Amino acid sequence: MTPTSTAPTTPFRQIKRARVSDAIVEQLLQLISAGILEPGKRLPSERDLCKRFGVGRTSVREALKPLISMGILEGRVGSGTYVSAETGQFQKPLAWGLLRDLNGQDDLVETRHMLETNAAHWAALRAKPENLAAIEASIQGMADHLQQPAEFQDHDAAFHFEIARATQNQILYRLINVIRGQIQTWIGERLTLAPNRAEALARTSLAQHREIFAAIKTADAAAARTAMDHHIQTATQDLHRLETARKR
Amino acid sequence: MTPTSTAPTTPFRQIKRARVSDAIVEQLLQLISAGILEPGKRLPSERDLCKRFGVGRTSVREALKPLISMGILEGRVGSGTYVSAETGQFQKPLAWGLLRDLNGQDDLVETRHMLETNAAHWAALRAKPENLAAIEASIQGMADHLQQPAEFQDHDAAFHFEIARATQNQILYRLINVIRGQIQTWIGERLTLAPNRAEALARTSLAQHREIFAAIKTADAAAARTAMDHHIQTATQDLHRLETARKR
DNA sequence: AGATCAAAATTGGTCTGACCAATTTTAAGA
DNA sequence: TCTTAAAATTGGTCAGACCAATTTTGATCT
Repeated sequence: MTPTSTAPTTPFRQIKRARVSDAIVEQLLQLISAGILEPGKRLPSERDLCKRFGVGRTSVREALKPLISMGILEGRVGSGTYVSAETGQFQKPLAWGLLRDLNGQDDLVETRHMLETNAAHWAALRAKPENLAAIEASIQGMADHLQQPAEFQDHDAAFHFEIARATQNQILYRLINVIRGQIQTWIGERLTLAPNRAEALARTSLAQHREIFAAIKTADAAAARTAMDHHIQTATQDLHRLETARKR
Repeated sequence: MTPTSTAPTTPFRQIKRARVSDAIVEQLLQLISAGILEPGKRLPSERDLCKRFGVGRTSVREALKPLISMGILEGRVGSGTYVSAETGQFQKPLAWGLLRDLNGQDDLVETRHMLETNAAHWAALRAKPENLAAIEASIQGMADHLQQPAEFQDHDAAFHFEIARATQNQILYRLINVIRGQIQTWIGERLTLAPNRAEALARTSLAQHREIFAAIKTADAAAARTAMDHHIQTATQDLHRLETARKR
């Protein structure tokens, strides 16, 4: 890669003793990235792959194993090995690397705040018509389920995902995805503990979402950021309040 | 999928058919996180682990495999399996999840900018004496190596790492770590292509670093953010300029 | 023909035992 | 004590077998 010449940096490549399984992993990842192996699709049985690759079953399995434990593939006994649904793909390794042994969830909340406010900013500047449509749809979904916490939460999550997507920044999207996924559980737990307040919170939340959307729609980045900032702060406080209220 | 009717969220746990290897993975990860398996340390041979866990070698290997391919463990034939050095631990899974098939590096630069400006902000508010000392040391390191691009770059990187650490936000630290690591290569390539300009860039950079540090030292979050913003914008522009200059 | 359901085939998960090549340990020889 | 060659150890791979879950098949009954 490096054009070298004077190059102080290593002109020599590490000799890599070919590890069979790694080579297979590489091929499979490429097939997936290339879209040849679509999400949900079943790949040939292990015994088939053995013949195709010309290797033993051990090697095939050792190649599949990391991909499975990273959530890219999914093994179902008796059925076969499948490419995981796009959502959640590569989530596990991300979560492993990012969220392993955290003390509390303060870091989580703080990082989320940081990412989402910036996401609102960029979404306002870059959202395409289809992004706006998707965001609006999620708002409609929330409005339709004000009294069903679980469904409301799903659409709430969708709202934030779509904003992240609208930034056209893949890294930002993935980050928000994984962090939101982690926080989601926490939110759900607290909401089910105080179901009577859920609807009130939902109404407040919905209003704020509309505000954010309006700012994004008019490409007002600063307003979008402010609105998102306000929304997340409110939501976080509400959830904390639910928690402390419960404890007393 | 939707957790059904009245019962908002599932009070029941998914029955997980125990996958032997997954259980082992969990145990190993825990041992590593708990520090019982320190970086660099050798773990028992596979055949030993078989006896200890009371499972076949296949299962042990299938447990080790994901950890190895994620860079957490390292297998050396004839020698044993070792816990990887702390640096870069869990980096690979993070990088896999976050940085796989990106189009360009615009997302990278943009995300870095977002993370680092926020890091400066929080570092200013939370830096402990030892953090300030570490940051100052990295600045000194830069000052001492103005004419050695490679060394300068190392201390430059250290500066940003230490700021990330000073935020006391683990997630932010890990993120900056992995993204910076990715960008680092890119920076190095460009700098070695125009070694004559390296020193001038280094001097500018150093001055900006001092500015950032001053703001952090006085706990002026806004100033720290502004200074970091300015620094990263300058640096990015300079590197872009180097690149276009080379192409002509 | 269509539906039902039990037997057969397929599939991922695990176990056992074996061999290879790289490495480490041991022990013999100088 | 130092060298060095043989032996033991170790991760990587292969082969064959069995299990349990699942899918497919095919015979039976309606």
